[in-house]
Amino acid sequence: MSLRHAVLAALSRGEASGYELAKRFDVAVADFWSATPQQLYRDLERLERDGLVEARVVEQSRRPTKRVFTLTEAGRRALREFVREPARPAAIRDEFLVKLRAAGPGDAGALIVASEARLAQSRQKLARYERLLAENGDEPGPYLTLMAGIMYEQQNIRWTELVLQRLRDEEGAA
Amino acid sequence: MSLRHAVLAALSRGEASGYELAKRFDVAVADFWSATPQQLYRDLERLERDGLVEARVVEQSRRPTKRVFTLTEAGRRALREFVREPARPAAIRDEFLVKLRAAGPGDAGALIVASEARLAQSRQKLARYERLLAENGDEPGPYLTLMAGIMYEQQNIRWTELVLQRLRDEEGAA
DNA sequence: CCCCTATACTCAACAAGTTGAATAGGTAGG
DNA sequence: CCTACCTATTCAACTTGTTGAGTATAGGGG
Repeated sequence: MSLRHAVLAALSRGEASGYELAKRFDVAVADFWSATPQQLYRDLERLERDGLVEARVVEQSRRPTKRVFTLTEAGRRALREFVREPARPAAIRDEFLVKLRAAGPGDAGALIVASEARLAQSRQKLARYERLLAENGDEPGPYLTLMAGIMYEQQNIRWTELVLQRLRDEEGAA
Repeated sequence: MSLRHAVLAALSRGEASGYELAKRFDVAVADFWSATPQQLYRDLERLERDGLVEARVVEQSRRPTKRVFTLTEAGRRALREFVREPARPAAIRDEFLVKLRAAGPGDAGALIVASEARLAQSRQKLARYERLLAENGDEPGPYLTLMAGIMYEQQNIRWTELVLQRLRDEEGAA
């Protein structure tokens, strides 16, 4: 689908500059669609060229000037159309799973370290989603997507604990 | 990490042709790393050029000739090195979540259809993973990755049911 | 005054992934 | 025999995503 639709979706909740979007993508949306700032700026330019968003220059007194983007009517239409089209299946790219599959006898130690890091990360994410849910879980869109994040991380934590247990058994046996 | 490491991982469990890999990626590994046949053939060529895999031409009586790939020593070394490096965080790209976020009042109907399709797909995948687990869950690598798939789909089913419930409430209220 | 950090953005090069089409041998069914 | 499908692969063009560097404004601390 490309990032462009995700950007339109983000802008549908209110105007934002490229920099602000980069932060939002880093914190709120990152877990089901991530992007670097460069990619965002590039796609915003394309969206502007295609007339789906409009830019407005905002001079700030204590900060550099920024360009704030808003959806145009065409942008809103394109977004609505996108929502009604069937979604393509979710794609997951999880390097850790590839490593687990490829692991040999001597790799348990390294994988335990990696698992512990993964566990810590998942717990952090879970805590953040729970905080965000408490803050604005009354809106239906954010509620469901935050629940997706929460349930995903809970499952991920349980799975990683299972992996750790197995790896420790394996290491103990060796 | 690129597909190349996933290919090395797949070949570490035994030789395979590009076509066979394409099928494996479609059925077994697809859920944490997917690829089209074209990409596989291209990366196999690169791996061969870099000396990480070797090709052997196999003539078949009732089928077209194929090229079967095996890991070289250098390939095995590269794979071992890769396993011990820290994994980068998993990336998820889920169009459906973007659509949910961007949905407006009139979109419930389309999203219900999409949710039902997602549910059916998840149930199918879950059944397949459970079958595969019964078949070869005794090996530690496949066991853990299959469990990842199973737990992921179970959670996904629960979440999608939650979404459906909400969407139906919304539609009923309107 | 210099350095560090944060905001705000841009350019260029490259790697990875997707899409569409084409070739070519073999098998099975009507 | 013609069609359709499966195996097995290749080529080309394109879109997406990543990496690294660089520019500029402004604030605060030493």
